[in-house]
Amino acid sequence: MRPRQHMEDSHARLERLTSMLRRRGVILPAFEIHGGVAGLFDFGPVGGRLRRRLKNSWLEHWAAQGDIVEIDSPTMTPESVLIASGHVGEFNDYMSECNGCGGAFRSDHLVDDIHPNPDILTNDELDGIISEHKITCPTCSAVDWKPARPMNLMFSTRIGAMKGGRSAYMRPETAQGMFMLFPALYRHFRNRLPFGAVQSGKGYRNEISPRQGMIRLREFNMAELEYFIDPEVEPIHDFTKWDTIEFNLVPDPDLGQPIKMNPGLASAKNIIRHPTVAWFMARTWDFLVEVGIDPARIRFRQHEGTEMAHYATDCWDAEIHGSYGWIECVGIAHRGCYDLAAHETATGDTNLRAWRPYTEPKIIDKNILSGNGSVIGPIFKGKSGAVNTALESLENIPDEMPFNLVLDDGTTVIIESEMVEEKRIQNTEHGEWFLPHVVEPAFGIDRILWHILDHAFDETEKSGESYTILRLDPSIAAIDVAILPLMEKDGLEVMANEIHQKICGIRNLASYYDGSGSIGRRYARADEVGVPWAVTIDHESLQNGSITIRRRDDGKQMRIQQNDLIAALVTNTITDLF
RNA sequence: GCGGAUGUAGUGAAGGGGUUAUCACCUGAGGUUUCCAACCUCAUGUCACGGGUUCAAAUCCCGUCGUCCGCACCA
Repeated sequence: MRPRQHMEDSHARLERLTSMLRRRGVILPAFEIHGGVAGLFDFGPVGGRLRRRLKNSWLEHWAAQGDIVEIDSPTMTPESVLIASGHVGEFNDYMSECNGCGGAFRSDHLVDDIHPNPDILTNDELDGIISEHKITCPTCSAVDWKPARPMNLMFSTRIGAMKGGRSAYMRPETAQGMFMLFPALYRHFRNRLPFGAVQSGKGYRNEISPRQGMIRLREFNMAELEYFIDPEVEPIHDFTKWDTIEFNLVPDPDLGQPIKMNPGLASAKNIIRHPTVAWFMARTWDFLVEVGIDPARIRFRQHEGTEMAHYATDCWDAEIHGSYGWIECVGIAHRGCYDLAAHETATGDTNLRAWRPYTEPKIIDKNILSGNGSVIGPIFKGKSGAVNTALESLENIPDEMPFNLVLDDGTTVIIESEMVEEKRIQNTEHGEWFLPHVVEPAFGIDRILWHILDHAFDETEKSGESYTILRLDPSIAAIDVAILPLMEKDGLEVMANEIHQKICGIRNLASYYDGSGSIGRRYARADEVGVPWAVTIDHESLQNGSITIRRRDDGKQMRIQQNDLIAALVTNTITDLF
């Protein structure tokens, strides 16, 4: 007998895992009978519930913080929203194709060295620069380019069936929904920062070549949190809970070397530049470990300056190691006030701000020059309004008359003493409106789910045979308990079915009944999809109502009363029985 | 999007111009079995899709779609 597990490479393991996921109805390619579509997957009878449990765990994890609420907004988003957010520009890259080798490249990357800001160029301008400077192909060095073509990674559609409908896209992220709802959130939280909102739902990106299974999808499940803070208030976070836990931190190579450090210290040493970012990194770590990610295979990597998304001022990815190497599964970005400011500029709406009261009211007590309308009007005519505005905004009143006054449009006028009157005004300002900053943890649910499965997929041996156990955390396992009559006769199957029905009738619990095949085979089936508990009904059960419960992870069994089983399931205390 | 490989039951594979398309596991029924993939019998289910060549196509050709590997892209 050979120690096979040592010889197996990770690729073979990956194939066995995906085969199992298809065979057992966890994750399957979508629309397969119509030929399938790359980047789209179905969650099957086991996967559907698994994903929902994961999503619920995520929502509950953040709701527990107390200042975070859940919202839900449309996936279909008008174009103007995504122009304001920067997505239309960002997701609208031009591609140039080489006639020599057929390679395709981002047009703006080709002219990076020549133009300081190639992002803003049109396709004609890009083509002009490419031909003028005889740009060579990075692959084959040919100078023979097809015209630049736009490649939009968002799915476009129209809202409105008739002509004149409004351009729209399927959202590439859920975050914009939280920004749109900022005024409602602000009211809900009684005008007090900080607060947050979460949303979990579908996002869409028309990827060029979706590969790597669940890692890059065209329709995917995301879960995002926007946490709004006042940039002038020093955040207070208690990191003592994580004092003994060292995170794997990989800073921007320009800033430092990879280190292991607890989040409190990393924040204090300014390795993580904002305490609230550090706080969400720590809370993210908690979540990932809670749902069954191996803590040793989590690391946080800081985005490099060039890699940072267009809005982020500091960004750390939580990466998880699995069959595809290190994969970004969570992005925790300090976005500053980018989004709210962008929407304010685009719409002119002033409700995206928060009020910051001064500790002491500011009393404005000053002398100003007030224009004398009956003099200014006839002299400056159309310009009189601008003259008045300029006078009012003068910081210092000139000592001498006449003087030169510069207007907003740049022109200068001469002000004579009879045109103005000096006045003393008094104003009390109690605070100011400002754009909140936002820290955004964004989770790729599918990627996390993939790694949960990857880490839980345990190929062991049992009496010389290979044996698979999916060691899912009971809190997210799709099925809580398998109900197995020892044999399907003598009424054992009747009692088993009654227990099955009873458990399925309890909220948030799921059981399945399995009566076919030998008892060992049925244990194996349950182990393979990660059912944490199996209940067996035998002849003794018929006599005294007791059943045996078996623990997935070690096969250990206990005999308890049927009613105690159900009580323990409801209170989630089965583990205490062992 | 480019180049290469490839597509056969739920999974993994064999075959290949005329077959009732093969095998293992899986799944289901019956038997057996009082607890960890046992055994016996039987059964369900497959040539990605669309064209073409041919008397005849799962097999050859073309296209589409999918998958895998590189490149590129994305993050």
